[in-house]
Amino acid sequence: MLPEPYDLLPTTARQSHTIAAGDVLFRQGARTLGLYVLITGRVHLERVGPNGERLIIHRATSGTSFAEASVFSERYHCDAIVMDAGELVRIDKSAVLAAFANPDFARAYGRHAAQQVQAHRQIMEIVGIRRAEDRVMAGIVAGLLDGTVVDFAARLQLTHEATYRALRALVEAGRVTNPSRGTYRLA
Amino acid sequence: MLPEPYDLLPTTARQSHTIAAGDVLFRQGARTLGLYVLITGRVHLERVGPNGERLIIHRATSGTSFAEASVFSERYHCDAIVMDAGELVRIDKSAVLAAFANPDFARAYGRHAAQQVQAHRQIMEIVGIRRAEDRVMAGIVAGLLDGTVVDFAARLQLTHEATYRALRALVEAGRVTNPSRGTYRLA
DNA sequence: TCTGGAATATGATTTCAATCATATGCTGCC
DNA sequence: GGCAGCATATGATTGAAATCATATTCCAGA
Repeated sequence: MLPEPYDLLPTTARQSHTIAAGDVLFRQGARTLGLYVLITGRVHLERVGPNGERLIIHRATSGTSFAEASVFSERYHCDAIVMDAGELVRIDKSAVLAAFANPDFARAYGRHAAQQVQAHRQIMEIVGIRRAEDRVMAGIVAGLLDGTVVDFAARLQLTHEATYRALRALVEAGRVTNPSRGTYRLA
Repeated sequence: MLPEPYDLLPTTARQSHTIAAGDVLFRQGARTLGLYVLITGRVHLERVGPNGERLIIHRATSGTSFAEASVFSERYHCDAIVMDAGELVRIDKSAVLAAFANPDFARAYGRHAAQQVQAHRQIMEIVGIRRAEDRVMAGIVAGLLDGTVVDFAARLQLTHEATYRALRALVEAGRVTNPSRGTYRLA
């Protein structure tokens, strides 16, 4: 099943594809076909700077959509390159644009987008905290430590070593508990 | 004039307010009235953690909206506190929800939100670059250096000192030009 | 069951950005 | 016109996170 709000679209709007490492889904400047939902695998969005610098715009992960803005644009403005094999669903630009005439879809889309924006803002605030210990604490308070510590560290833009050390310091300070290997909770 | 897409809403949906430092616009748990567009001034959104930690969720700046997700929620889930006096416009939750029945508004909202998400993802990628010089270069390539260097540094989550030093190093490396005091461009 | 890979965890060292300090240019305003 | 405040700019020092290294545990899969 597709994640919200794309589950509300007719099945005719979607096309499943398997992807292999190195595949190029689209190139900067190509006509837009639509957005993508990554089921499994990894995809990088990259932009090439005026002087040839490669700049990673986004790393798409399982269960998330990417290139949403392409629905509102004539041309892709970055490259999409498959890093790890997997599968994805392409969702037609025209189907999405048409679906905005359906208030249920429109509201679901709006809700989803608003929540995403909020989550991004919060992570950006947290990432702005300089001290690793404070940053990790804020990340825990924000509920970002749900999966592995390695994933958590990546979301905080810290190395996992720094994150483990901060977690230990927080445990020693009594602010966090470590009920079992790899699990941490607010004290 | 309000920023997109709220300019499409009927004027009856908006209420202008002047705000003073220290004012509380809403509290965590209060019934949601709607979202806000900050015209001038500064507003912080803060959440209080389970153990009383204050965590800044977002710093709203002039010309931007905040609490968009409240439109889809019964209760505010953070506090909104005015840091610097100014003025803002409150936009009724019910008016926004109703406006999603208008495909033009829905699409404008979708486009705006998708672009914001994209911009956030890009900034997060850039902020994840460790070396100050690489980060600053990426920021320039991404077109983030439009205002002052101080603002640019804040967006990159770097101190302005580190940013100035990186800019100088980039100029010395011939990757960036410094046509006049305070202005930098790609070489 | 063995094996390989990833997550967990922590120690030692290095590096580089933060911090502290200082100076100048520019702008608005009283 | 002078002063306050901010942006620009750079030097010196410090501190903390990155990096490098290593060990153990856990899990999936051959």
